Amino acid sequence: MLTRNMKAKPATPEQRILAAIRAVPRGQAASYGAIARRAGLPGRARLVARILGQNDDPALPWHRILRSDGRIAFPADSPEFLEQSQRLRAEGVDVRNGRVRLLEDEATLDAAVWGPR
DNA sequence: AGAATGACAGGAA
DNA sequence: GTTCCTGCCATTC
Repeated sequence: MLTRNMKAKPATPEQRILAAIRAVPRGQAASYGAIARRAGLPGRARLVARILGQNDDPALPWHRILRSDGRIAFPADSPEFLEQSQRLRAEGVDVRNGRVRLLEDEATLDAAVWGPR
């Protein structure tokens, strides 16, 4: 009911990014750039990275976010790298050489974020 | 205010 | 298919 205050945008950029991340279906992966884009913040891929780094919510599927080339963003020798590949495999994602197959069909992620039509 | 840094992206070599 | 280099954004020195 549009009382006072029509800010109509209760979600801060951070909120929208977190929402976009949570919207990535289990067993699938998306790039930082794709998340930023889906959150309505094109060009803010690095912001997505920053948010993830500060995030403390254990329920956030951070492991589903990778670089645009499908490569895990952590150094191959870091514990985080291992953790991420392990989590991805646990969801049935084929992790070959620190790299996965991300969604080629952006519409799928769109649907997950904006809702199926 | 200028320089350096980082869970990035995209095009060139 | 890979590696390198440049561009971008936001934050911290």
